[in-house]
Amino acid sequence: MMRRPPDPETFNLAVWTITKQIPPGCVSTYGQIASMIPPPPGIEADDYKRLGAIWVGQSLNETPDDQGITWQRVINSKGGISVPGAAGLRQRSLLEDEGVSFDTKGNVDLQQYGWDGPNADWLTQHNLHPPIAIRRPGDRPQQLSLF
DNA sequence: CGTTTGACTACGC
DNA sequence: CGCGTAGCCAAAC
Repeated sequence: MMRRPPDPETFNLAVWTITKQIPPGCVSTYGQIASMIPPPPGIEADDYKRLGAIWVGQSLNETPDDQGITWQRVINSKGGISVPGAAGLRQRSLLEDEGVSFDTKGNVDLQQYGWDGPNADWLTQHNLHPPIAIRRPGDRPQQLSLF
């Protein structure tokens, strides 16, 4: 199921460009990144939901390590680390260093740390779509009791 | 060459 | 809430 996008180079570039926009201490998801990239012609929207996310993972796996691409800020839709092996441990470590905390199951609270995406102007300039939300807009981080 | 195995996710039990 | 599955490709063994 690891079909590659029709134009891997363009897709990779889009993924890396978006990933670099994620602020320190925030996380995005494979699906959210994919949702900003227009689906290639012929790919059904439903299929793209899964395929796009997989392609994003593939692109990040091919990330050049000399271009400051903050790949560690992209995690899965459950808030967990998908990167296998030592690199995954390093990913968690890097995120913790920038203030992201993990629960006992090894998941990040997307309501708290989830990214809302780049601003609209930036998206327009780069011919990208507004992202799916990975947290509900009204929700406040953690519990701030209201009194 | 035939097999295996995915940096994913929505959905149905 | 946890677990299995589809997807039907493609690169690494």
